Amino acid sequence: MMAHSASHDGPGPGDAPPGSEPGPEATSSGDRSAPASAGDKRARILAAAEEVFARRGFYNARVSEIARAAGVADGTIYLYFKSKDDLLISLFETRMKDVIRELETAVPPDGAAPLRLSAFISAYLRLIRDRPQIAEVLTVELRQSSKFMKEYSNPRFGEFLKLLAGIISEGQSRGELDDEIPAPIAARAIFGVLDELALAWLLGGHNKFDIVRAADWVGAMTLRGLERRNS
Amino acid sequence: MMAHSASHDGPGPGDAPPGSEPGPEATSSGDRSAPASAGDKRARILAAAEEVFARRGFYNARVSEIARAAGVADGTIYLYFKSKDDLLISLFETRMKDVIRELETAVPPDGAAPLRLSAFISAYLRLIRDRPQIAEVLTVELRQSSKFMKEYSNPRFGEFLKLLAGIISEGQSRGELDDEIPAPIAARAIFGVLDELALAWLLGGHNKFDIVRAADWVGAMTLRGLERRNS
Amino acid sequence: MMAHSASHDGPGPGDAPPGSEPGPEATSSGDRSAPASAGDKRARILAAAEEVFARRGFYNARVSEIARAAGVADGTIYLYFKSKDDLLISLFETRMKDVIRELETAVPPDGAAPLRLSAFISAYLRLIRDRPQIAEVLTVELRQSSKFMKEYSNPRFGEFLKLLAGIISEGQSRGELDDEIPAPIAARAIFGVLDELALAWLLGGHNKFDIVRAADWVGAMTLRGLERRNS
Amino acid sequence: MMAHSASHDGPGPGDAPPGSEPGPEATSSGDRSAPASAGDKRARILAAAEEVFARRGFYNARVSEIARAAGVADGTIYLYFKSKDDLLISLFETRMKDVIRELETAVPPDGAAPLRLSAFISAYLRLIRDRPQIAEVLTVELRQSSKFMKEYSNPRFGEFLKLLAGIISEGQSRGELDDEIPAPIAARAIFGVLDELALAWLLGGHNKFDIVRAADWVGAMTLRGLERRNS
DNA sequence: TATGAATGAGCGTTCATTCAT
DNA sequence: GATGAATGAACGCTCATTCAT
Repeated sequence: MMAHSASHDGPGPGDAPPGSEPGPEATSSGDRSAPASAGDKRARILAAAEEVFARRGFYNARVSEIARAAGVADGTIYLYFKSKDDLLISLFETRMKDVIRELETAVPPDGAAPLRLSAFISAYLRLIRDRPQIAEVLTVELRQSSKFMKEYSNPRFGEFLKLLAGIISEGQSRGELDDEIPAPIAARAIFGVLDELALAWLLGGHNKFDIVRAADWVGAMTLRGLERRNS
Repeated sequence: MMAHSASHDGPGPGDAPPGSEPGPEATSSGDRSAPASAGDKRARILAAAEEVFARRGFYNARVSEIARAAGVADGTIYLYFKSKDDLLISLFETRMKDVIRELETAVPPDGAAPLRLSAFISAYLRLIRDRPQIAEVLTVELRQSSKFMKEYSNPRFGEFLKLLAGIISEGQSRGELDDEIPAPIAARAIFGVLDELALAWLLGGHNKFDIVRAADWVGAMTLRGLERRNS
Repeated sequence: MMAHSASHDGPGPGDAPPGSEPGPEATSSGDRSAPASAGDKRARILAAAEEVFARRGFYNARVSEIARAAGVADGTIYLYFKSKDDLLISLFETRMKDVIRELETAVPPDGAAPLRLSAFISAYLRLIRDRPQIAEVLTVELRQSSKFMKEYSNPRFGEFLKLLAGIISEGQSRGELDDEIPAPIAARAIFGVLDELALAWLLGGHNKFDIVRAADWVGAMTLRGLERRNS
Repeated sequence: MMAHSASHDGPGPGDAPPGSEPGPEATSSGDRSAPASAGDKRARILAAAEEVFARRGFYNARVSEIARAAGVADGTIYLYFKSKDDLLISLFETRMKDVIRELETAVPPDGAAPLRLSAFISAYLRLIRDRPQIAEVLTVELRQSSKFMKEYSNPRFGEFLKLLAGIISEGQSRGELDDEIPAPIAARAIFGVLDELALAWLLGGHNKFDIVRAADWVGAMTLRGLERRNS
């Protein structure tokens, strides 16, 4: 069902796209449907896929819909991606990379663990707020696809967890955090909190609550939950 | 796409099933294909759907596969459920009811909030361990379906959250728990932790870690995270 | 490209068609488009495929066209055949069986080899005349498909050749036929003659020449070509 | 489907090719991808088409595959040929011309008919052995295309048959050959023998039997089949 | 009730052909 | 001329759903 030897990052048609990759498609959500300045086709398709997957879900998304949203012909998608599945996987890869990069930037490299955790949590939820479509893809589709991707195993998500677990285990070894709970479990738990909040916020139409204030609450809660007991 | 006026709980053909819900269908996959004492059809179909959805995912599950697993003809499913979507929704409803019932039983009705929370967490993760297929459905498919069910809004899941939020807000008003964080947010956060652990455990093939020990860790972490600071 | 584990002869839907196989579809070309007396679905599809393949060629034939010609829905074809390829292969099998049966009947089992060869040739070309669509399939599509069927190897055609080679080698060992030429080569050569004549006749619109008179000519020519020299 | 007003022999871009057909392109598959002295483009494309059609069959051959094999861009093919169909037709024309030329050379212009027929048969089968790819095209694809080319009617193949029929009817009028069988039918029959042997040899991987020895057998058989009975 | 053969709309994907460069 | 990225019509096949029995 799933293409396992997908291209994922191959830059384009025949691996030789007409222009150079224009760097991270950071601005990709708001795609100017205008003259299609060319070369950014792959990025435009990814942006369109993000939008359509977010709006309709992977299985209900039509490839032709993505093509229309990207302003390209149906067939063009297959110049850049092996299949619809590959498109999803590639989207994960790209967006996860962005997220990880952003988080690495936002987290002070050598502060105290509680501070760094706080920063991580705030940055993550801010990111969700600012790029809700990324959020949809990461939150809903990632999980969906975890199922049919058991083999694929999603290295990028592993990286993400490692980043978080690294902060925690470092804090533990420095005595800043309680070390009874294994760091990977704690990381997963924290991700669960963030992911669930993101989902609730997304499904609530972005206005049931302020996701950035929520960051403070769950940041505090999490820190207390992990901090060393001074006994 | 989605039937919104689904039957969900209508007990079956002619709305006159010959018995009450026969309790959790246990692990009814290995169903005697012989006489099938009749009347349990609806339950058997739900059990089969649970198994198949869990194994293949909602979208990759074939109605005919569910029919085979249930030992009925394809058409029979449509005597008990309006559509494949309705089957999924009905499955949620049933299983969520079971889960809620089980949790209500497991949580002491009038203990202290921390104790009750602990019990809740342990009971939930134990349930996951004992009925992993429920877990898959709740964990993966629930989220998947959240998408196409925006209107459906899932009352049973609301109940579940309310149960959890109730424990928390009670604890807050009794001064046992910190009351800065809104109880519904806290409930959601806790559910996130549990859900993520469940997912990790399921995808890890049930043996990457001991989910019941994890209950202790995250139970402790959560309690500390929420408990009142003795100012 | 080609389904190698095709059903080929499996009688129908789920290998359990509603009625019993109505024997050889001998009458199948002229299909009454009327109420579709049921049970003969598989035969009707084969007949339709024969007609459409003959008229358009395998690659230009549309599955939907065959379905229309058979008076069934597109999907129905896939209840009886794995794929379009399988449909072609199954058609070969069926028709080849018919042809072989007919030839076995027409050739006197214990006459002299020249007599039997004559009978074979006449019977074959008469068959072509009477069922030109079989002829098209055997003549044009068989060869076409020989290419993508290298592995499939077409056992039924092998049988056909063996029947012919058997007559020849028997004649050779009885001293009725010249035994310098290996019987399998001679069989192939004779088949080539018949096949080419069939093709010419088919492409000529059935009226460029009388294919049954041609049988006499090539029969005589072939016999002389093979008969023992009385030296 | 088929371009009937195809170019077929138009020498190439701008109808001003820098040289006459450079003779048989030999085994030009291994083409130097470097400067490609230009002008032989058309021939190189034909050679590539021959190779690819032979290997994959007309319908399974991809234009892009032919382009790659010819060392040109996909679009370039359309500078020399109107369509994929035209490419096939043009290929026939070219190769058939070669074959006819070669046979005319090999057959002594004024020997006795039996001798000339022998020479024809030997030369044809030798040609098959030496240029199997021509053989594939003539043998498999010619027939395939007979179907979609009913109108095209293939003048070059007519010439081929006429060459053969001419030898026969001359022999008949000179009393060297039996004149009961019409010469065109006899010609077709002989072609059938040759074609079938060629096919068997090709599909047998070129080593099931020695096609040149077979020429002796079927040559003898054919001659006897046609020679005058000394009343 | 129950069946399961039949349906047919719908979709992912391919590939001959075009055309801006 | 030559290129090859882009196009988009076309098609095989799937599968939720129906309905005659």
